[in-house]
Amino acid sequence: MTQRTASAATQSGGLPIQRRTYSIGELAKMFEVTPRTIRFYEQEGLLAPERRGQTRVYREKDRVRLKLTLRGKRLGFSLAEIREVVMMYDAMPDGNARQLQRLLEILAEKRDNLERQLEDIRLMHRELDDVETRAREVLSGLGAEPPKH
Amino acid sequence: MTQRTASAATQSGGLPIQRRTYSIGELAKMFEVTPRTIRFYEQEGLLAPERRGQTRVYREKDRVRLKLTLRGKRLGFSLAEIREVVMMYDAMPDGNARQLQRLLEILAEKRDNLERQLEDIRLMHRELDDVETRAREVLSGLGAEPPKH
DNA sequence: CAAGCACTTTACGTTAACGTAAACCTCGGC
DNA sequence: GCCGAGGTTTACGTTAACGTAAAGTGCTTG
Repeated sequence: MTQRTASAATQSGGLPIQRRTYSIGELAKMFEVTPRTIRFYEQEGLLAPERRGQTRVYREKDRVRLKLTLRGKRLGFSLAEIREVVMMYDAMPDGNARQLQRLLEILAEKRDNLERQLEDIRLMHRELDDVETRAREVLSGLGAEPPKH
Repeated sequence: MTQRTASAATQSGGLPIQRRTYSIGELAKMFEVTPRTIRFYEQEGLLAPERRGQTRVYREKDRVRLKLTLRGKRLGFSLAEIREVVMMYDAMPDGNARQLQRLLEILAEKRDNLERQLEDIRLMHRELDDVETRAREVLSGLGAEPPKH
């Protein structure tokens, strides 16, 4: 097998600790992106994996970050926007009040964004329903079998 | 006033007919985009206004199209995707069964997309809640007044 | 030890969706 | 008659988010 991939999750003791690590290729397949994408995200300051020699080693934390990043992308956020939130999230423990205020602002803004998207989705859903209804009507009017699939 | 803009909506009779037209600048302000954007959408086959001489004249239909286009954009659809749906919607009356089938396929796909986005939004919402909660905790721990806004 | 595979860096290429600039027309008002 | 506000075309520039190719490193497997 060509699977000498990641370190085992169990130490001699046997407790399934979170010491699981991932290679860049693993993460890539896991999220259906290319390694290039993951490296690019690192270059953009969204990931900061460790290095074993020259090779990148990703931990759970990195995996979660990547997941959040991709989710943000699906919602149409730019990498810059995503970074802004993710980095502040990480910088939280230092507890700079000013930064936290800024973070809350950003969060409120993102929330507004999501609200608008939700409304857009509802509207779009209706439009699609209309189009589909009309399409089926025309189809049945043609004497074709209405696809009940 | 520099408002010699669009033709009136009422003819001699007085019925508020839909004969309202818009200039490119009007639409631009209305939707907070630039004229360039609107011209670009036309070039991409999303709009097809009439011409009075050389000047573009937009009707209600065009306004609606533009609205749908921008909504689609907010949802992360590419102009190509939007065009695919919008154009088929227009081509519907001809009633080509094959095209209609294709349209239904596309609609189903868009619908799936929307579903995923909804789920993403729900998840993202939770994350934001978490982050905000933590931020407020840290803030209050600092002795600062928790902003009750 | 040679092959192969996964990783690395560097760097140039690409696509979508416009922005921006130049140079022109045209119309109503003073 | 000219000016300014809007409209027009043409064309090159820009940004984000990667793709792609080249050339090298390091392990392990036959």
